[in-house]
Amino acid sequence: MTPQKPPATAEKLIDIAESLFAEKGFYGTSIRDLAEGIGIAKSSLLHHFPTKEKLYGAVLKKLADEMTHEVQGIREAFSDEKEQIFAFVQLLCNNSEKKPNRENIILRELLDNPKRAEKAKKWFFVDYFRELTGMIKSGQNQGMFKPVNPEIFILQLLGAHRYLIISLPTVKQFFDATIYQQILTDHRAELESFVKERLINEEGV
Amino acid sequence: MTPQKPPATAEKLIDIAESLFAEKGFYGTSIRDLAEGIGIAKSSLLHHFPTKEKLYGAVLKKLADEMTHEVQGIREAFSDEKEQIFAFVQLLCNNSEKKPNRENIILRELLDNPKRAEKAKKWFFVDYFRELTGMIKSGQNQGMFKPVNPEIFILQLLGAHRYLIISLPTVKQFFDATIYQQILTDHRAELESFVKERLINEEGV
DNA sequence: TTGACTGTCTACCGATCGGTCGGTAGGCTA
DNA sequence: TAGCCTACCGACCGATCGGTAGACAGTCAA
Repeated sequence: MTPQKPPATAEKLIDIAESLFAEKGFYGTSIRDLAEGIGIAKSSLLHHFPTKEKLYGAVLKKLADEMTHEVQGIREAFSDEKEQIFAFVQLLCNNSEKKPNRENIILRELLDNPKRAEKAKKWFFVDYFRELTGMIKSGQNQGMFKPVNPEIFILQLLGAHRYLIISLPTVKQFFDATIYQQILTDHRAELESFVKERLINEEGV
Repeated sequence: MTPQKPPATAEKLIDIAESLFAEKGFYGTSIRDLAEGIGIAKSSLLHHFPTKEKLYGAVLKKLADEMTHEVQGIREAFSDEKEQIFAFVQLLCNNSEKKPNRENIILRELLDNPKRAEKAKKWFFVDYFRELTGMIKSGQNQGMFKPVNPEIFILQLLGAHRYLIISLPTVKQFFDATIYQQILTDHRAELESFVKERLINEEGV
């Protein structure tokens, strides 16, 4: 059913599109740039993806599927919701170092989505979002988590992380003598403290 | 020194540019749209701002000046840093309801700045950022605040807020029966709790 | 009255945009 | 061999991009 050997060109297009859309946004990226980026003609790109929007959608879908799958993996790997949420914080931080494009595209999509959504487009990250809020609700049902609003908590957690990540290239020059890696380490510790104090129920022995 | 009566057209241009750049981004907004938006010819726009970048810069500058001034106002109005930081949280939340364009432009600028900055452009929000981290450091010197990294704390606080705000138009349809205003209220309370638990030192009587 | 200046206009420019078109080379199947 | 399909290409399209040139009207000071 799934094609065993997709001719690689389409995959290469999705990869280059991910990085260029992340860097310059949808309108700031031309299909000429994308085609040249992997050394094919523009019309060849349009053979694989009939419109620029379709290619953009493919990038989002791949990204959303990966992220949803990662969260599902965490939820299956740990039965304890406390372990799940801390594992998710680790995942967030690790991914930002390994795949810095992601946060940019997600932010850009959130900014552009409202007007795109008018054209009856679906939101690719709905499963990802539901998976995360589901994790919170489940922990609350177990009595492990405080009764915060799950959606708000997740958005604040994601925001605290992603905003810092996309700000770093601009802001880091103003960090007093703090080295880059130290910022990421401290940030990770701060996120954990945030989860511990705002979400985890003290077991009170 | 400051022009007593700028002919209003330039101001109208900055206003329409603020909302269109917020909505569609720099590349997604054409100077034709901007000119038509206030009913003048495109070349008339270029009379006031010789390039699109200059107009964009004027928007950023106005925004950054306003925001810096607001924070300075808070710091002068309260001598107690604890009152300052909670007043700032209120300011953040109030402004997002009154001036929703702001958060969009700031986010877009952070995303686009890294490649723009290569062209030796300055960052408009540096004073705003320094004012906020200065507030944290001052509170720490008074012993009122915990010894968190001020830059990281500010970025996480701003991120938790701004990310939620820009996500709302997309995400709100997935809030179970929660009404819009309630989300904003809960969000505000959550931000306050975050500040209280992660920043404020327990005075221990 | 004249001349400089300001704000606005129409007309136009070259470059680039997303997308279409006709066609070709090569592999697979009948 | 014939027919078909996939991947790719260069040439081209109308539309739009940011920006320029020049004309014209109103204002104000010399």
